[in-house]
Amino acid sequence: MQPEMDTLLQFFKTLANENRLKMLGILAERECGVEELATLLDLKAPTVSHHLGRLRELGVVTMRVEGNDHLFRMDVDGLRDLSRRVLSSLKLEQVGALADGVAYDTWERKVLDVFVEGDEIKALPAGYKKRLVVLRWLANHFEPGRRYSESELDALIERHHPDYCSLRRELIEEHMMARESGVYWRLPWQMPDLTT
Amino acid sequence: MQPEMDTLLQFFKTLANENRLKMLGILAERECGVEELATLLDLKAPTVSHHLGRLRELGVVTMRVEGNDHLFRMDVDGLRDLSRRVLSSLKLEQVGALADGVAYDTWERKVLDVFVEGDEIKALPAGYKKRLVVLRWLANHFEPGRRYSESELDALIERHHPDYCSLRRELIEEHMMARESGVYWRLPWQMPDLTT
DNA sequence: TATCTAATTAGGAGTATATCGAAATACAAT
DNA sequence: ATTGTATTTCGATATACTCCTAATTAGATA
Repeated sequence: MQPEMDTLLQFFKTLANENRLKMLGILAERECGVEELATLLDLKAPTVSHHLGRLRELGVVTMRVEGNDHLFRMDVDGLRDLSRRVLSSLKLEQVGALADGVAYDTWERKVLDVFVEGDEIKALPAGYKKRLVVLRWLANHFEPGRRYSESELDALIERHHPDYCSLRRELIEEHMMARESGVYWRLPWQMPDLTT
Repeated sequence: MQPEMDTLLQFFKTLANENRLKMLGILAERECGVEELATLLDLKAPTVSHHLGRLRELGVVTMRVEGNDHLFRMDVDGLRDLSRRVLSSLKLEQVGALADGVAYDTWERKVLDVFVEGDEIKALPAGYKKRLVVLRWLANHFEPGRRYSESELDALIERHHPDYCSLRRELIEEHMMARESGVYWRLPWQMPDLTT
């Protein structure tokens, strides 16, 4: 989990509460003590104190002491900086980073575990998504750049599964391989080799 | 409660969850089915389905149907629009609007209820904040623009509380009134009249 | 020192949310 | 039609959160 995830979660969790949002709105306009906020929001002091603690922890509210009163107000700089950081994490180029800790290959491994045994395709998945995984695994057995005749291709496919005819067609349909005047070749592919 | 509050709350609540954030990150990079997401996040399908429902409701994820699979991906436009709307609500000029439903006068009324009876100040609050409220109430008895001699001022203050000396000094200190060469006048003030 | 005021902390009750297993639904393929 | 696959809905449980009352702490005043 990248460090931004913690910040993001704290930000959203803290602001995901109506009373805390109202507090922030109030403290943007005037400096308040706990008792005053409690009156304005129709809450008890301990509740307000708790919410203020969270807002302060997040860094969007500051406190100063005046006699017995603890006076709170919005932290303009803190809120601005946080907003910027959060917004940039939600930008299109950045939002993918939220999945940084995710092991993308577990899904494909799982599918291959079920439908492939060694070099052999035990069964062709019915669902589209899973079928794609197996097709990619199959396509990975052909070298990019090399050219195959149809009979050569069929023979190679048949080593993995008897229905070379359907598989050849689907490899073409999914643009994992291409054909021109009876000659086949593999199209470039971004997927790493995950042979079981 | 202004309409923005609902949107804001829905936005923060929906994004205040680690698994939903990860989903958004994954769906920003690839189109996924429920089962695939469940594998990647180590959750069960019903849980993922529930989370996807909330993300879709918020408008940051879209779905298309391919055979039996429901394929989800991030809604680029939806996320961008929402982010903008939320961020602008957190801008300094806007954030005060979060407190639109708040009745700001309840606090001062409450203080005055306790410390003022009719025209008379029953007791001077010890705390700073409450003392300010009573001082403002007192200052409100003097017309802006009119000039008072010290003896005149003292007499008027004494009608509300015997300790005209302290009160006169504090009115000056808090810049509710001003003095020059023995003449006093009230400084402009933004507070409405809340005489009990 | 004793007392008063304001805030915080501790502990508990009620509510909402996350997650799961089981059952129901939608859709394809045989 | 029946079977199989992917998803969704339903119901239950466990966890997290909000809010309260009661007790404690910190600071100011008499």
